[in-house]
Amino acid sequence: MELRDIEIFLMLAEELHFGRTAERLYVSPARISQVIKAQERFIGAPLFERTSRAVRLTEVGRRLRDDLRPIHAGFQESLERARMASRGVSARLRVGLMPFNFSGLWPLWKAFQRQHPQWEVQVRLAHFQEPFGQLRRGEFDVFLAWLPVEEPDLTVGPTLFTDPRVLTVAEDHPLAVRTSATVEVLGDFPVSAGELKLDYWEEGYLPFQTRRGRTIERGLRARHADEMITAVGMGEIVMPFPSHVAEYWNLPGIRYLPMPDLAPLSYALIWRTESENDLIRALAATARDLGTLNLQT
Amino acid sequence: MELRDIEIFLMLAEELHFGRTAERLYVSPARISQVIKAQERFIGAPLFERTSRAVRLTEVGRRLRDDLRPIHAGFQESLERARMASRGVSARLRVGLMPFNFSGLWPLWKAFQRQHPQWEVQVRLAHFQEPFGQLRRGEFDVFLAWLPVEEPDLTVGPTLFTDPRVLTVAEDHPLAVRTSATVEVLGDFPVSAGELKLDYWEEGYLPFQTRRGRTIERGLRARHADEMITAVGMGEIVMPFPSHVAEYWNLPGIRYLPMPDLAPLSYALIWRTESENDLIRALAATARDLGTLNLQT
DNA sequence: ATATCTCGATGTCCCGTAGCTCCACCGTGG
DNA sequence: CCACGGTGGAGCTACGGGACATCGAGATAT
Repeated sequence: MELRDIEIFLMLAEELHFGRTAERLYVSPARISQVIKAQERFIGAPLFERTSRAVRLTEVGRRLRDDLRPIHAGFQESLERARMASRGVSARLRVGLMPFNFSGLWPLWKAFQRQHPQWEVQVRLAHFQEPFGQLRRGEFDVFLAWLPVEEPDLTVGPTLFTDPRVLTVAEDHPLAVRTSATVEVLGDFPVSAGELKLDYWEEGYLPFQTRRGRTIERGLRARHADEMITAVGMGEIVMPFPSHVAEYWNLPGIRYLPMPDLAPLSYALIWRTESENDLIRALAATARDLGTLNLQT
Repeated sequence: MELRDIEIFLMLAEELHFGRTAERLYVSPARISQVIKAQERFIGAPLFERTSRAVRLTEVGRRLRDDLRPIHAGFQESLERARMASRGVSARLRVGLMPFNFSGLWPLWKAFQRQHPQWEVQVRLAHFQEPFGQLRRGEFDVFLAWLPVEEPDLTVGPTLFTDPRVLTVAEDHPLAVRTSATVEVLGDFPVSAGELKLDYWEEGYLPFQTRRGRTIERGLRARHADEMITAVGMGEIVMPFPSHVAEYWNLPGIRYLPMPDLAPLSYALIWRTESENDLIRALAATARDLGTLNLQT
């Protein structure tokens, strides 16, 4: 059995669906079936129970998954460490953020790199469904979240920047003729949201109701910001963002309307309290030294 | 990188010799070279320093070896456990012994299997260079050694059998005409020995000198008992064994001469005190129930 | 109850490449 | 100058993987 097979087995054990597993690994469903079949021949017992409607792990399969998962992860890490060492990097800090937040933070990355050349910052894409889950699962070490964040197991670090809001609308949208927008108009047009599963935090980004009590309808459940801005471009939704997205997306068909009555967003570094380490402290220190950037232009 | 590559890397890291690595893995030396080269390209730094006379690990390579070794072992174990589970076996006890000891122990294996059908005994070949090393490294859980064994980290369990000695000689050897042999004659002909690196234990098998003080010359350093008996057949050496080997090797060209003045050998189960477990205790109990077999015929 | 549809796993045939061998070459220490 | 041992290159083959057809079983409809 080769590593590729292990990867397929673990992915299937997670997805419990041959087709989706194939998609995520960029191979055909038939291949998944072949590989699993071969593994079962090798092990000598079925690893999955397949009915035409559902795939379930057998007892043997469950046990194997539990055994192999940490080992597989450890393996990837070992290779990663070796590759870092070959570049003279002794450790790596993975920062999760929404991609449009990246550009505004050049000063931070540069300062950190200058102060700690032996460490490396990797920026990873956070998605709009349970980003705290990604943080808690260890997919990244630090997460750049808007405030407020109040989670017992997470530490809220320094605030990196505060940014007023703009409403993005398609250029042929009824609102596009205006020069600014109020929260109130969001009662008239659907907006987007991720599946955050954390109401107070979603509300920190955008309230569920206007001041006059009208519901702000979440029309599109998006996984990534790209989907949102695309839907804005198509005129399906309108969407408030921190204003610095205008630098990130200077798309021809999009208008940015200031939203003076929506409070500016503050973004801060968040991390799991129990896995705080030197790298995280160093990044936080660098951030504190730079102070909170005020992006108001 | 696939598991096969890891295996090659680890084997080379142990052997530090491309040719021997290739032999042990049954591939061509060129293949080893190609694979290592590819790994170095992937990692981004040399893993081995090659001079025309020696191969050494680099710092990165050493680190990678230390990281990967336990992980690789873990993989193999996980798969092994799954395969056992598929046969309804929940654990496995690996017993190391010299192959010619195996046949006399049928009653023990059978009794153990009857008492504990959910456990499996695997017999592994112990070699004549540092067998205690194999035990300590975990290549097997229990080792069948002749006595005395006095090692601080090892437990000496029940004695399985006691067996008088025979001297094996080729049928055309000068000694073959006799009906028995004394230790004294070993001063005249070379014998074999492993590289045991443990004098008191080697001496337990065969003294270094005859009673009259003549040296018993170790003519052949053998890794396995097969090599010894082959050399005996060729007339190069003579060799004392416990007498039950006569059942194991009933080779036409070999004579077995009783050695009344060499003390019978006792074989006992030995294990690492700190890794004693239920299986080991169960095997020891079964052995005690059977009592010490007296193989004197 | 039967027929039809749809979803999702799997068998089969086929292709391209990765894994491997063979052989020639070359650097270095005895 | 030889011999040992690592490496480059050409070539073969088996295996990883895709395309497509098929099949079993819920779901839906008449």
